[in-house]
Amino acid sequence: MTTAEEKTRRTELIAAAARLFSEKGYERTTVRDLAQAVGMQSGSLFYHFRTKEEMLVAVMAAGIGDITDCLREALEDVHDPRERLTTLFRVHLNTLLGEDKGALSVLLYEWPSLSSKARDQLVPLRDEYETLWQDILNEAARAGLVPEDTSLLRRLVLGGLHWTIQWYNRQGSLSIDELADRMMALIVREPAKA
Amino acid sequence: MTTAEEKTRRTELIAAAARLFSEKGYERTTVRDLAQAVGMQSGSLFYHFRTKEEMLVAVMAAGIGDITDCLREALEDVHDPRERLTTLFRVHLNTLLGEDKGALSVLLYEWPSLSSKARDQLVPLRDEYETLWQDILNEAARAGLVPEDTSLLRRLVLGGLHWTIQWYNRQGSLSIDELADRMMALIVREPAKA
DNA sequence: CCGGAAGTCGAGCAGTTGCTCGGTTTTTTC
DNA sequence: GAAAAAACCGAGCAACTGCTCGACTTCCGG
Repeated sequence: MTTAEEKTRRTELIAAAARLFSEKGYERTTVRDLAQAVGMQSGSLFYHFRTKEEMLVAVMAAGIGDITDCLREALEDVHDPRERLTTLFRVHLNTLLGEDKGALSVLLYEWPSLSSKARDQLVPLRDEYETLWQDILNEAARAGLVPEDTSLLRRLVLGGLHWTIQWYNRQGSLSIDELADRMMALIVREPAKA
Repeated sequence: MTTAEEKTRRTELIAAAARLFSEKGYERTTVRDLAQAVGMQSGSLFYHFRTKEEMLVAVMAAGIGDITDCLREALEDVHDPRERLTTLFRVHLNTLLGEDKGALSVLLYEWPSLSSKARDQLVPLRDEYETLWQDILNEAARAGLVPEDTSLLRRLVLGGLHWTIQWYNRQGSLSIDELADRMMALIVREPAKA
């Protein structure tokens, strides 16, 4: 009740907004589209959210929150640096390309649509997630798995993974996990497995 | 006269559109903004372009055309695989992050704003550029400089480079060429220099 | 069964959008 | 220097935008 998601209508709205925003883009999605997607009239939206931008922020916040939680959980019982790296790639790509459409792709594409106040609100969440990445890459570098320049490596890899939404096709023969593994192979150095 | 850029007003318009689109985004830039940027009335735009989308297409086409020409020229007298790779990274990043603002960033961000007809028009140009990349990566792989999985490597690296527009700051201490070299170092394998 | 809170309706407002069009100015051409 | 072509003006239209608001409905505790 306190933090849990009991606000069914609100979360339903956020899910619909995530889908529409990622399909058509934020600017090209009208409040009437949003309302229709959950079967209400456009005016009723503003009982749940004060502005359209507030919906965008909600979608983005939910997106980073989810992937951060999801990654933390997946990493819990994994301690080998190489396996942690694998988990990192897999969780990220599955969240980005998975079937629940993409709150994450909204985050990547619609960032410029945010007012600066809204941005300030989201930056800490994004940083938290990127810190997770940074830590795991640092471990991997200490183990000799990846180059030392981990800060730049993080940016290179995250960019490369984000870009997959532009070309990856789930109908194709390449599964998401396979893709993750092959991507990882491109940046991992040789040193013995165990 | 035939192919050269004598259409001064039209090219001026394209340059202004490139700047505005990359600063504010396509949807948030109005035809009145565009007109004001070159000192005319909004109606006069439609003497040069039939629709606003036609301007977007023109900006994008000019963007890919420029970088393709630029890269071809830069590669002309370079034959060592490693040096060709360096040129590739440097030209790409300089075009993307350089001072002439970014027709390229418009290409990356506003792709979803295009109608399918407009997309069809631009795809061949984009493919031409990516083929250049593919060829050079294949050479590099044959020389043992990069992994064999060059098709995926191309996508990883291009994504990583595109992402730089999100975080790179030209006022910072890192020059564009330095950045390019360090990015390249992250994916190049050891084998002797000469 | 009542009272009020939570949620929804839907007409409509004020502003903005891309684009049109008849007319005027500027430039080119012979 | 007149005719024709190219370029521009600017009022304005029709459609759409995010958002408001008073009235209505639904739900639930006392």
